[in-house]
Amino acid sequence: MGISDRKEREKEELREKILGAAKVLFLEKGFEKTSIRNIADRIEYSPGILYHYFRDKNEIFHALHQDGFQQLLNMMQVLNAVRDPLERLKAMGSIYITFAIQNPDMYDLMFIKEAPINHIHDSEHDDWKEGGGTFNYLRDTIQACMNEGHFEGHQLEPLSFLIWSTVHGMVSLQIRGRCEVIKEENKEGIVNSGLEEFYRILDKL
Amino acid sequence: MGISDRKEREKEELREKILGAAKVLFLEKGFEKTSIRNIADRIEYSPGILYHYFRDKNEIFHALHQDGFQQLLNMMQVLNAVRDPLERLKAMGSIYITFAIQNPDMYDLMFIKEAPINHIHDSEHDDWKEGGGTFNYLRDTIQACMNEGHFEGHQLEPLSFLIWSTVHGMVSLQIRGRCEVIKEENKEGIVNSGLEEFYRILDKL
DNA sequence: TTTGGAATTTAACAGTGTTCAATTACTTTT
DNA sequence: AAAAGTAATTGAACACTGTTAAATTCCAAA
Repeated sequence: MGISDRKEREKEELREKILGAAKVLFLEKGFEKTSIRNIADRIEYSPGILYHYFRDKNEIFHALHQDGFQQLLNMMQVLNAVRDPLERLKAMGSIYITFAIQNPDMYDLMFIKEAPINHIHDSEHDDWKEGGGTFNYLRDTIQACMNEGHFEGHQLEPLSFLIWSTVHGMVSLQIRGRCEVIKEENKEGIVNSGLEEFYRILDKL
Repeated sequence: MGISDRKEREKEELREKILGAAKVLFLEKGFEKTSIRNIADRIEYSPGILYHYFRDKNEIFHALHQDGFQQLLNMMQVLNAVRDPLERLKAMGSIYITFAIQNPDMYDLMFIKEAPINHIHDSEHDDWKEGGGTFNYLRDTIQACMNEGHFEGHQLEPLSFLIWSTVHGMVSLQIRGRCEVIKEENKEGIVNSGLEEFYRILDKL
């Protein structure tokens, strides 16, 4: 059945072309300005075709946000080399923030925009496995810290959430333009200054 | 000049009617689904009229986000009664989070959505005075804490940003549906559990 | 060569923000 | 009171948006 194999391959190829075009346009012009017609234009197909490969715009951007998580996961591979749990936790924060600052639109899609989450709720199995996997990694690292005597008197789950929130808070305020209120020469550097303060705090716990 | 006075009053009244209708629709159906035509319908005027009172949709929602800051400021009035700076800081966090959880759409508009910030950048004097005022209050409170010996070894501005980021991070993850990853019976309660962990940390600093 | 089915397109629907010429309403002047 | 002038308001149009569904094209199988 070589023919149907090729057909399936071609179908997959077109799916990838759609996603590729969507990604380029998204990184170039943002979510709102990346329209179905724009994407279709770029791959020289008619707009209607996209709906034979994706349920709706949300599904396209959910697929794209998966790319982002893959990218983030790749960056986090270096953490395997960091033995000390607290050092690993700090390195995780640095990588997380570096990713966010270097890929603000992708971070926005992954952790701020409603599109991918809306798609998850529209589909049958409604758990956010991409975010779940990343959070599990953070939780495990914090657990390892606790096993070594850090964070005494704290609860694993709420503390993990708090630590995630801290780094997410900084980058999302930055990405969504709320850092103008900061008095300082280095307005762009405020996230890194904040992270340093955070490290100082972690050392005290 | 009684007539032009009345005219001006009427103009102001229509402006308020527009804002009122916009607010009702926004809290009812959200930002995207609140259209210029919807607002015009509700006050029984034609859509075009809105553009004689506001430059664009962003300006309408910037005005609305000002309402939100007024509301938040009102809630923060009780802080004047809290003498101890660290207690005041904690109470501030509680109020901030209570406001966000009770008014998620308004919080979203104030601290996450791009509309009000975009309008600020479009207008000539481009500083976010609403956010600035609130942040100043936070900074002053943290300064007062430091004057009493807390937070030794920390820098005022980055630490203030970090603390803001922590509470913002928690509520924005909650509002934007990223808390599904939390393992726990009380998924809604995670923000409060996180806040408790945060208080525990503040006490150690 | 005809048939069957999948892939793709075309056209339409119902909406969006925004602009601007035309019209209405109303105050001021004659 | 009638005419003029000005401000307020409308209506229509423009260029888009996501989405659906019927019509059409394409191509392998019979």
